[in-house]
Amino acid sequence: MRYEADRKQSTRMTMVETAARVLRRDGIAAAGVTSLMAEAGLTNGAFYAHFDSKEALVAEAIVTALAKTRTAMAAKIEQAPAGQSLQSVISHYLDARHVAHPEHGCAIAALGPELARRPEATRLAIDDAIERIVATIAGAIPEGSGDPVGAARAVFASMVGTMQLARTAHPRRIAAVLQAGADAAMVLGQSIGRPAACTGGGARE
Amino acid sequence: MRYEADRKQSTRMTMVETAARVLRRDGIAAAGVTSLMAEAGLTNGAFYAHFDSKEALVAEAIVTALAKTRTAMAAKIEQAPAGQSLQSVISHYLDARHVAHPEHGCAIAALGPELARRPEATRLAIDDAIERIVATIAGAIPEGSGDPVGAARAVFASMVGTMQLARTAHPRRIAAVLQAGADAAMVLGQSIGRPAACTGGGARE
Amino acid sequence: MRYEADRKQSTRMTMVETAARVLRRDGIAAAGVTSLMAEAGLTNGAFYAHFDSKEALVAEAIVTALAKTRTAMAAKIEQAPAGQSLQSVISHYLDARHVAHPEHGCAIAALGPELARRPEATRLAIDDAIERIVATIAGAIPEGSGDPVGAARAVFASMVGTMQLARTAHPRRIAAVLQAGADAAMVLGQSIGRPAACTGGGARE
Amino acid sequence: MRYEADRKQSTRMTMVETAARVLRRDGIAAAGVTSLMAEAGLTNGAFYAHFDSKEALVAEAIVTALAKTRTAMAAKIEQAPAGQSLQSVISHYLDARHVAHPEHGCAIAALGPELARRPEATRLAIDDAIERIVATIAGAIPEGSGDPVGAARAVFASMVGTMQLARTAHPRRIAAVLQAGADAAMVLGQSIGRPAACTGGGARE
DNA sequence: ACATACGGGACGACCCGTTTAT
DNA sequence: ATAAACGGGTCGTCCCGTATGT
Repeated sequence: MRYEADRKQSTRMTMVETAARVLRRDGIAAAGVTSLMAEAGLTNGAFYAHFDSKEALVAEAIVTALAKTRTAMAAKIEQAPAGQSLQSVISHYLDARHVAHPEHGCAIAALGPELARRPEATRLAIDDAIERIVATIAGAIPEGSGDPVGAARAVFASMVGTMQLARTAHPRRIAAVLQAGADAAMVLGQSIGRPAACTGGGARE
Repeated sequence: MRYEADRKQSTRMTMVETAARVLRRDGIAAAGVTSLMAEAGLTNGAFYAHFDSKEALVAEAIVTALAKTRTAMAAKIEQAPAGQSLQSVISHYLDARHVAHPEHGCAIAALGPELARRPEATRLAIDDAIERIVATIAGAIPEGSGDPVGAARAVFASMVGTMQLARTAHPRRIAAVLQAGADAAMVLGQSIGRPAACTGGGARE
Repeated sequence: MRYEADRKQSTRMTMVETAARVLRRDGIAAAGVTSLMAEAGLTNGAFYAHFDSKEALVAEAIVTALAKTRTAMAAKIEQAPAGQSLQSVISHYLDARHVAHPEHGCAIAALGPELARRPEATRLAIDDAIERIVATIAGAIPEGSGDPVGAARAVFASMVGTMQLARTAHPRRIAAVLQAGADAAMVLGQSIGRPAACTGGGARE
Repeated sequence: MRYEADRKQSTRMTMVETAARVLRRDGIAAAGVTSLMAEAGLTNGAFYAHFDSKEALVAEAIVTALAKTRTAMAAKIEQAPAGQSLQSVISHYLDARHVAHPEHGCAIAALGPELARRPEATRLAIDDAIERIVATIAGAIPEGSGDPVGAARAVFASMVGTMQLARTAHPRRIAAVLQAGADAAMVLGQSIGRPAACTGGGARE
């Protein structure tokens, strides 16, 4: 009986990882419990031994996906040559392959507003994961910025929006959209919060 | 023609406008034909006299919503004091009231990835509407930019992402997210495509 | 106002004839009021100016179709060379072209049991029309039969069943089914009610 | 397999048998999935665990019903006194009780043309079942017939038509219709394919 | 304990027969 | 006679329990 002390844990993890993939690919509403389980190699009925509801799995899967996205970003930053952390993060996030394969990319870009309509508990967990991502990106913001977190937030928002526009765009425009988005993210990472040298007075007052 | 000249046209318009609102508020999957019709003061039975399918209404409603968003932007630009067009567009788009009320804001920000999962016909129509929005924003990009359309695209993507993050964010962080997003959009509008004065060499090569 | 005294009558007739065709082709349940009207070149709403319900049209259309079938049979009998009336009726009824086109054939063969499930009023009207067909066929039964009506009934039943089996049969068996049915109908027309010469004793006693 | 060996199989069989009954009674179009399930003591939600579609159940139910009809015929033949097989089959098929209760009788007589309008897959399966019935009836055709299968086909067609006419006929005529049909079927069984002794030359040439 | 097999309702889009306003 | 709308019905699917073993 103990011989598989963590069999349940393992099954649960499989479910979460499968869900993280399927949810990003199909959307939350379109991903049924049955198909989620089938894709995990299990059957319908086993679901509720692991989660109280579909919502519970959704929350955990998304948080997990975001954590993995964050980890990948951190790795990119660490591995990047000096001064190229930001660029490395951006070009990885906006990789053209992610456009056609949301299941391997950022859950915010893949699910966006569907997340905002989730119950509060789910939203709070997601919000937390997002903040971690922002903090990680902040680590890639060049020195000299007065507000690296604000800059990171701007970079992230810009990338999320870019990815979504790329996915909606006509195929022949995808590359241009990604390019413009990458340029934009770089600019944001370098300019926001800067003690205002040349951004001039224009911005806002 | 026995009814008042264009009663059907009028009902149809009501349906489209109601749908534009309900879809942005609840999401596409969650908005059933019955609830869409009820909210328009009709019953489900009348639906298929006006549209071939739910998808047909969805496409038209979203395109309409985007067109209205574009019109509002154009108006802001026209009414803004000289040199403040961009700021005006941005601060209107990222209005704090839009965070809690997606039904009055941009359909891309409200539906995002759900749009990318629609059938091709719908996607093409949406893509077209987006391009018009981008072109309109381009009209607010300050002179001197070598690539006003690219800058506009960047501004739009940034605003879309910002709005979504604001909607997912914890209430107490909403204002900050919006602020950072507005700053970012301004920077993008002023820097992208610029002949590169002070953005320095960093960007990408 | 009188100038089109029978415009309404004419429209009504169009509806009945169209229905007679469409009902046999698609079945009663599958033929919607809307499609019936459309195929008659009219719109939905005009229906209830002519008939109280779909059932009323169904009854009239089927009776009309059966009357026309009867008329055609009578014509065949009249035109047939002496002694070949029966054969003429049978080979016309079991024409191979009717197999693929129930809309031009006998309504009993085309609708069969659906008719038996109609409300009593409809059934009575149909029953009456059938009796007339049987009486007409009886006129083609060779002299010498003690019970020409019984023989006619048997011939008709046999043809109805044959046509249905032909329509369900695999294409390559259709011809054989029709042939066997025609032979059978001829035999019945010549033997039933006969004072029992060679039918022998087997039958029933 | 955790449930009693074949609980699902048993449920499925119940569904098929219930459907075989309800479909013959109400017609295919009128028998909804919900009512089919309710009559089997289940709810609609369980349906699609057993069948891919209503059509799949329809096909199986009809084939099953026809197989049972065939079995009953074979039993009648076997139990009949020598030389009375055919009469036994006929009088069982045309039993007056079947007129009011199509759910216990032949599916062809009960559904007829509705079957011809089914998708090809269904039709092929039905066609096969019909051929088996014909082959069984052929076993009851008296020796001496040159074409027992043709005779059997004719007998079957005649009975199908007779039963339908009986069901449509006015109550007071039902007995006569059945009687005429039974006589006819006997004649067919004894005459068709016969080397033509007394059927004379009339038939067809 | 852990997974399976099986079933339950409610709701999804879509369509139908019918009625009302014009 | 039309145009437009109405409810209720269709099949199919979803999320979720529960009975049943291993």
